[in-house]
Amino acid sequence: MTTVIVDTLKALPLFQHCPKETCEQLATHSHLDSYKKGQILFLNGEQAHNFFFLQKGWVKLFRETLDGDQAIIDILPPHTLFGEAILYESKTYNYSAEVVEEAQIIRMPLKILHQEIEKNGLMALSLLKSMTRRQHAQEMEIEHLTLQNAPQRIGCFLLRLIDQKQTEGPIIIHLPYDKTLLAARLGMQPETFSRALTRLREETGIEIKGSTVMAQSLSQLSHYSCAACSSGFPCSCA
Amino acid sequence: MTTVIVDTLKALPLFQHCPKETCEQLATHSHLDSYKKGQILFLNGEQAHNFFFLQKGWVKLFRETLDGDQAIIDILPPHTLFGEAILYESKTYNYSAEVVEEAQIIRMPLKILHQEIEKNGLMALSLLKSMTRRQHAQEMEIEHLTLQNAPQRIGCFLLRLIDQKQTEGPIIIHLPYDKTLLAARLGMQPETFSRALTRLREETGIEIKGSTVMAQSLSQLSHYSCAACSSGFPCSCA
DNA sequence: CGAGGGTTTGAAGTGCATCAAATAGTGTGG
DNA sequence: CCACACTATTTGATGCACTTCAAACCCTCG
Repeated sequence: MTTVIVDTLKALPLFQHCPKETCEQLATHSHLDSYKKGQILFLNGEQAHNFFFLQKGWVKLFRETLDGDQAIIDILPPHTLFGEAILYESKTYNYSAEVVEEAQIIRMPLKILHQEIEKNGLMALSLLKSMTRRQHAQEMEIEHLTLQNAPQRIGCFLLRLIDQKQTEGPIIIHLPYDKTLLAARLGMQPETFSRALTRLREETGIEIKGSTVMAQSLSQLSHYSCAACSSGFPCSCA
Repeated sequence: MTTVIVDTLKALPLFQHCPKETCEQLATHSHLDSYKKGQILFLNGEQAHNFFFLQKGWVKLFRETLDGDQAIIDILPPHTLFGEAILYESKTYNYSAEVVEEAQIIRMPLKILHQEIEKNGLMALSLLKSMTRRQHAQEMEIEHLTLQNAPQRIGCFLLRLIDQKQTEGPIIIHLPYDKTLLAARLGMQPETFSRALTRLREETGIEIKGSTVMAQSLSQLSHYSCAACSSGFPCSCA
C-alpha cells in the first residue's frame, strides 16, 4: 500500500529529487482514500496540515464572497498535486476544496514536505518550477476571461481537454463534469453555457450529444476559439 | 553607484539571504537607467538575459493576441521586481514590457541570480515565498474579474492604492497613470471606465477632480466595492 | 493659437444575466 | 420495468452592463 504511494510520488516532477527515505517517510504518514461527489476536503481558513495528490476524479477549489456567491478558483484534473504551495503564505488554506467527481486522493502531511524543501535545495527548485508553470497558466486564465467571449472560452477549454498526442483527424471529447459546473469554471451562467455551446456548434460545425462533443478536425475548433488569444494553438496554458 | 544598487537589493525580501559577494557581483554587472513613457524593455519571445527592479515609475506587461488586441498581464507599481520568474519555464520572456510612466529601473543579469538560486537553498526559498504571494494576488485578480462589476473594480483598485497606514479619516488618491490605461488594466473600455467612475461617485459619495480622488472615509468605499469579493477589506491581494 | 491626445457624453447595439418555465435525464422504490 | 421525484439542461422573454461608433470637449504643449 505505501509502496503504491511511493511509486506515485517518485513519478511526480516535484519529487524527482526527493531522497528515497523522505518519500517513504511521507508515504507511511499518508492515506489513499476514495471520495464521493460533494465531499469537502478542507475549508477556506482552516489550519493546513495536509497537501494532496488527486489520482482520479476532479476537485473544485473555491471561496465564498461576502454577498454569498461562490468564486471558483480552479477545477483540478486528475494527476494534480494541490495544497502544497500554502507553505509560504499563511498556515491556513486560502480556499476550500470539494470533490466534484468521484475521486481517489492521497493525503500527505505538509510538515514532512516542508522540512524536506527547507533542507533540500533541489526540492525547492522543483517546487519553483511547478509554481512557475502554474503561474503562467493563471496568466492565461486571466487573458481568456478578458478577451474571449463565451463560445470561445468553451472551445478553448475543449481544446485543452484533448489528448496532446492526436493532432490529426476527427476527435471525441467527453465533458469531465456537470455542464453547470463547467459554466462556473468558465465564468458564465448555466443558461449562457448552453446557448454558447450551440453558438460554438454553429460557428465550428462540431457535433454535440449530451456530454460528448465530436469535431471533424482540430483546426475547425482552434481557428475560431484561439483567435482572441495571445498564444495560438496549441494553447500554452498547462 | 554600485553601492546604491547593492543597498537596494539587500533591502528586498528576495535578497535577504543572498551572500554579500553575490549581491556585489550582481551590482557590478547591473545598470540603473532612466526610461521615458513608451520605451520598451523587452518583447514577448525575446531571449531573456535580464531581470529588473522598478525603482520609480510604472511598467506595463502585455501580450498581443492573434487578432491584434492587447492583453494586459499587469501594470507594475514602483518597488517591484520582475522578469525573475522566467528562469524555470522557457529561456524567453513570455510577455512584453513597456514603461508607461517615467521610470528608473535596475537591469540585472539573470545568469548570476540563476546560479545563486541553484546553489543557495535559502535563496530558492525566498523566491518561493515571493512567487506564492504573487500567485495569490493573481487568484484574486481572477475573482475580481468574474465577480465585480466595473465600478466595484475601480473602487477596489483605489482602495489598493491607499497607503496601508491611514485607515481613518478623509483620503486623497492620485490615479497613477492614464485613465485609458487604467481602464485596460481593469479589463474595460475607456468609455466604460469614465461612466463607471461617475457611477462609483454616485454610489459612494467620493469626489473626483481630474486624476485626483477624494473620499471622506475608507468604509464609504469599501462597503460598496468589497461586497462581491471573498476577502473583505482590507483586500488580501498584495 | 491651433494641433493632438486624453476624456467625456450620447445613441445604439451586443452579449450575457436573470427570471420563468418547459424538457430531458437520472436514480428511487414499488 | 414503470412511475415518480428530483436534478440537470434547454428554451424563451426581458433587462442590464458593457461595448461600439461618433462626436464633443478639454487640456496640454509646441
